[in-house]
Amino acid sequence: MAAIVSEQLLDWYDAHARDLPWRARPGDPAPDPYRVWLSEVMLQQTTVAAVKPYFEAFTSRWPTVEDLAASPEEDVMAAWAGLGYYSRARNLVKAARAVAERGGFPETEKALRELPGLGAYTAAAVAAIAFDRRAVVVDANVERVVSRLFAIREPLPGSRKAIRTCAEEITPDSRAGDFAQAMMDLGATICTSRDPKCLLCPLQTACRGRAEGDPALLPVKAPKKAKPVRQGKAWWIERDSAVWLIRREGKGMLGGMRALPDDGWSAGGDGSGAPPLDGEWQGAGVVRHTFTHFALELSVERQSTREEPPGHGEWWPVDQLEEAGLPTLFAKAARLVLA
DNA sequence: GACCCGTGGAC
DNA sequence: TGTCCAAGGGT
Repeated sequence: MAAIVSEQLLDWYDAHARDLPWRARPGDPAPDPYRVWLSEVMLQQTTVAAVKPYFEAFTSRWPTVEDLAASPEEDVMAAWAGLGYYSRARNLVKAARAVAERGGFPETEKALRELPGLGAYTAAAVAAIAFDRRAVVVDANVERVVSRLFAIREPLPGSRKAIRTCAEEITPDSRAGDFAQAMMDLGATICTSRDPKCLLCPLQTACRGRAEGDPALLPVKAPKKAKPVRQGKAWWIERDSAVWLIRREGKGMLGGMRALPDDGWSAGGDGSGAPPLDGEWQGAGVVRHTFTHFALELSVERQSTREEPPGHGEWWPVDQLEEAGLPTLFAKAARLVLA
């Protein structure tokens, strides 16, 4: 059964592979590990459509991992703005510098796993796709496809071990990279979360979930928790057509990103923090923004001044705010003020 | 294992 | 409109 599955899937992939910017075309030399790695990191929890323009921008600006390694971190952070999960950008720079230092990407799953930002999935994916190593690549697509193919009814995340065992079983010894990408293409276009296209599926005759009648109900997932709503304040301080931006510290929420000064809402603040300047503040409105595990109502207040706010920051020309690389929350706040 | 960490699109 | 979700990793 395992050999049949991988064979049918690879045949399907040869005919129906998606044409994606980070994939080698037929006739291309071996895939570029830099582009494979960069795309895999960008694609973590992020849709193909969202990644495409960022991938083009990054590879144009930094064509090699050495170029990226030589770039100031804040430039990379600004280029990542809007893509989310900013620890990826922080780790991207660290990993690029480690790779440049050692003279190239490691080629084994185990060694790749040592690089910051490469977990079990990404290390396996890069090993398989860039270096043609046999590796068991398990992402959300594979979890869905395998759950249905083997009719695994135990809910996630408890079923992960069983899923991995089954994925291991059907991973071929050769073309592991194509197999991994085939599983992802199948999951993205045929074995979709909602309304799977079973009639078009190359694995329909092997699929136990389909045989048992309810593939769309798999995988079963644990119920989600409700998101609390937090309140916060942010301050727009303007002087000579420039706005005061700070850079958020550490590894926490939006860490490393440029931002408006705020009252500490991300640390659990309740919106009662003191403003960074005295004087008359003018309400500019409220931004609503939903993060992974809470929603935020951010009140934006503005003031024009001739003073210098305390602490570290920079005056950023308002007509060049696009280049500051504000994360979406603060880009929304800026839009509100400038509307 | 649980929780933290963004965002925009589909329905 | 709210909900779900997408090529996860770090702690």
